[in-house]
Amino acid sequence: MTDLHSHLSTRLLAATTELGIESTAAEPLLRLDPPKNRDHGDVALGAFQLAKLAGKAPPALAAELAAKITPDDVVEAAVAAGPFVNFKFRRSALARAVLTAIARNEAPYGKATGNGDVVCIDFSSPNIAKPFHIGHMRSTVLGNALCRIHRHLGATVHGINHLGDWGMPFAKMMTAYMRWGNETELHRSPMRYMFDLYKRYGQEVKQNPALDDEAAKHFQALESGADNVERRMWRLLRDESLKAFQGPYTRLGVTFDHVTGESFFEDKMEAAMQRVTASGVLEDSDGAQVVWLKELGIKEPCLLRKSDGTTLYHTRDLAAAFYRETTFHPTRILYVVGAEQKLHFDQLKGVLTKMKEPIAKAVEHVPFGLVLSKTEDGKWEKFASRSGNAVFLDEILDEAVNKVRSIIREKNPDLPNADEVAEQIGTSAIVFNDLKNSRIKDVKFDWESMLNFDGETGPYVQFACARLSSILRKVEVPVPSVDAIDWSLLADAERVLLTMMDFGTAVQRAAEQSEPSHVTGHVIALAGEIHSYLRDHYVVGAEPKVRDARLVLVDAARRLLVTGLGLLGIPAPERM
RNA sequence: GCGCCCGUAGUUCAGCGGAAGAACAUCGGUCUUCGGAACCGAGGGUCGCAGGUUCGAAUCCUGCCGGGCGUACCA
Repeated sequence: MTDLHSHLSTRLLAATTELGIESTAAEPLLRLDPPKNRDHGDVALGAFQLAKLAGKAPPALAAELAAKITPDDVVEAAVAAGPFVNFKFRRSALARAVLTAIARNEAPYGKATGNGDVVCIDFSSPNIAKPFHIGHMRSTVLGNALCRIHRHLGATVHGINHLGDWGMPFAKMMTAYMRWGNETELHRSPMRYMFDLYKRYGQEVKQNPALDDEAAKHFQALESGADNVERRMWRLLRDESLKAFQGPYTRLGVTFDHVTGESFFEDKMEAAMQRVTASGVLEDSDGAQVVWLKELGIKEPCLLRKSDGTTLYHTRDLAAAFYRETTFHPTRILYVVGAEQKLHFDQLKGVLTKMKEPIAKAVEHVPFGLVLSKTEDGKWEKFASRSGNAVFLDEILDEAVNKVRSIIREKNPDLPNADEVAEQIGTSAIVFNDLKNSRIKDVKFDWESMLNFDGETGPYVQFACARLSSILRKVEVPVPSVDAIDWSLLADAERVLLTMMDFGTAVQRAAEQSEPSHVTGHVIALAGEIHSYLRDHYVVGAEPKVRDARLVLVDAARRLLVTGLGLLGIPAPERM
């Protein structure tokens, strides 16, 4: 909500009151939305519900409202179009309001101060007994963006990497290593070596299902808490995996506030189980301990302890929820985990609900779709790690970076720090592709469209930033103060300004819906508008007053694009 | 079987009660360009199908069809 909007809202409220509509009823109906087609106006009001309130036909009321909103120094025109009223702001007021706020880094363009929310974001959370591949990137990249978005809006954010360093997958890795492993080879290339072990286990267990029993025994021994060989193995393998993950995290610019894996809750699960028992919802079933959730519409019970006495994923997530509640007092706990685990989180929330734990309502699964790759015959299929053709994330990033490097050699051979920039652009292309569409959609991982840097891609937006930076360098005059600008000279920039005005809504919606793609979409739109504008409006060489006004616009566009990309965890090089 | 998700232009997607959109691909353009990694334009759509609710449905409800995911001792 900008000053422009609140000014218009105030006038509309006065107008509806004059038309005899009760103000408390009218106020929530005065929603100003961008019209479908911006040629209609800057913002529009649908008069449907107000008309019902007034007992009039929508087009009639729209006309009456339009007549009441006479022009002033902010509103230029109010025009009824059927049941809608379309409003147009004065161009100079529009430019002043938007560009001043951006230049002063005021919210929503700049970071807001404490909004009172405390948001825990559980993301990335790879299973460290498996290689870090392309599938892990979605949670990592989405969670990272959500952390940045919430921080921008003034929330206190706890980004948590809930590593899968406990449980059966880890026990299987341990079993494989104890049977066939070799410490020298492990240290040489931990991730690759562990992946080989993982594959070998998968093959051998087909011939020898008893391997799983062996793994279960090892897990039991590990969970006994004794300082035994399993404990030492666990420490070794965990440390090596952690080191190996640091590479991708660094390249993607991802950091965590807390790296507390499942093992962190080893000594907190008993207390959690006691709490469940005390609440009276725990039942025995075939030797296991479960919570039934049929009354909540969930048929499958939530298992909290296996018949062999060991714990499960759910047990640890429950302990983690209690721990986060007392440690952080979160208003929301977001679990950025694939859609295939929906049932798991429905159950987690269900158990907490059945226990009447207040934290239940903070628990929010943020599901996302799979990463698909194209097969030889043109169909889409899941990136599989078990079939042995896992593509390591590092290799994918390398391929993108190499491709970008050759493009730079071709288009900008004199770029001094070409390798560094290629790394930024290449990794961003992959990240951007992951954040472009609604998270629930599967990502179609298609080299051709991702490395084709035309259209709605990361490099397209980054290029817009670089182009704006270039102009600011070339003009050889500092960006003037917003106090000295003749805003009427920016009447021709209305499309850019109106797009800028949408930034706040995009970020807000991204946070509410846990949907970073709203920010991605906004940044694409703004890059497009500024590119169009620059075609016909020169900065360098324009007469001083015009140049100054355009400089403020160019500077604001650059800042807003850098901010938007920053919210997505994407860098914006000055040159590329 | 049951549950959940997805189905909009050739392709990838946005829109999710109020005025059908973008990108890619295709075709045609842009006084050598403050960075052409750009811009402008054209063609291309019974919004999976059928009912219902509504003054109004791509959007909400129901039932189908197609695809995907999940369905207690893995995570």
